[in-house]
Amino acid sequence: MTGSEKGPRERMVFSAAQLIRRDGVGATGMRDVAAHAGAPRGSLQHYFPGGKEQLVNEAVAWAGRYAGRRVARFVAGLAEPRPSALFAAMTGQWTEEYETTGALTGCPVAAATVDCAAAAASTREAAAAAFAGWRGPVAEALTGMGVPAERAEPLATLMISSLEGAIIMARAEGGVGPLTTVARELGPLLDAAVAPGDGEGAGA
Amino acid sequence: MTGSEKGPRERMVFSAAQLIRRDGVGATGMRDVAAHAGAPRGSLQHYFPGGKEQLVNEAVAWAGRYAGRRVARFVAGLAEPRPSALFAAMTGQWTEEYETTGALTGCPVAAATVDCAAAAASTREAAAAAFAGWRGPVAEALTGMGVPAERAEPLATLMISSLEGAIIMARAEGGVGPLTTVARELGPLLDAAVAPGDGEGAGA
DNA sequence: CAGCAACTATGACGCCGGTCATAGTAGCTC
DNA sequence: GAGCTACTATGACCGGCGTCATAGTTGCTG
Repeated sequence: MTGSEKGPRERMVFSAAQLIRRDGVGATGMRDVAAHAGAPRGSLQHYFPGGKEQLVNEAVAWAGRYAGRRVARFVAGLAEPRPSALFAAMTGQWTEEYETTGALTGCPVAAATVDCAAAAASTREAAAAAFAGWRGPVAEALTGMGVPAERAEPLATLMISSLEGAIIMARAEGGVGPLTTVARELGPLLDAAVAPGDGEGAGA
Repeated sequence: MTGSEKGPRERMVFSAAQLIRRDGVGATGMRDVAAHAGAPRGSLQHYFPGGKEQLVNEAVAWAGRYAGRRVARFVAGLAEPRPSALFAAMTGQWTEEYETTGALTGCPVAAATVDCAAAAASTREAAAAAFAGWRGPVAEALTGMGVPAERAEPLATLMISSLEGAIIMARAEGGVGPLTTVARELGPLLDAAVAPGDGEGAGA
């Protein structure tokens, strides 16, 4: 979560993602990003000659990669590799953040999509790539748990959609209710998609 | 969809919702709203002395009421009153918009949440109220279709979460794929929640 | 040390945002 | 027609934004 010992460029991308997911793209200023990253303001134009759009796009890409890696780590750490457990871990990431920090921030990819999809084509594509780079590992994990290949991608889409929507509702309500609800309601359906007698599927 | 014959105040609220759901709150200017509504700029401070925050909050509230009424109309128009059919109608609203206009815009409530939840408490509460006013009719419809009362609200939350998330993914991808996927994958689960032999439930 | 590249530092510019101030115009009542 | 209220009309203000220009600093290479 920290990433405070990387280079200034990476820190700025990271900070941009943090601020965007909290305040949205429009309300996140370049100066804010530099200040949050503890980076010199002059470095912005040096590392991101493409301006804010480039910075936002890289923040989105970073978030996509992070989410994908996170899924892989979740899968590796599950006691019982069932789809519902993976989904619970995914939603749990946000409920834990709320319990730890007391605040609920959103997903930078969702924020960038909401704020830029209609105006900036490059950001829209970055968001699409980020979602793809997130959906891929989820689908892969599902097949590894015994979900038939043709259902893995659709179910991964359903999982991410439900999670994103629940995050938004939870932020609006100021509580994690929607996150836990979605995890509870969707879990059984996900587990039911595992091919019979295939609780331990073929690995990756 | 038009609402062009109402008073200027209502037109401005409507226009605000339209612009917010396309560009987000930050990128939507007050002058833009007045222009889009064909309303005089001077009316803004007259009808919305609370400034932009008030206008945004009313747009969110309007969207919530609209969604709730829409659900009621969907239910009334369904050939077979199954939960999956209601959900298909809800997602279909967005796919149809895409096929008609060629563009995919988002949900104003989601946009307001993403952009304002951390900064403006009143907007966060307006969004929560809007979601509640949307979830209520959905849950009501589910019970009317035979879903046990204790499962109606959770399933309504799941439906709206999935829809909101799918809208975002669809906007990012530039296609309705996620919307149709979510409708197809979630439908069976929803129908399975109908109490056995209770396809035609007690009405509202 | 010269020279060059990478990076940092800062001030200025132009633009656009929300808001305020101040008139101006209906349209109605008396 | 006076007077009041509701609404409209504009221009100005101030602040913040992203961006640019320009100069200063490292720090390595030769």
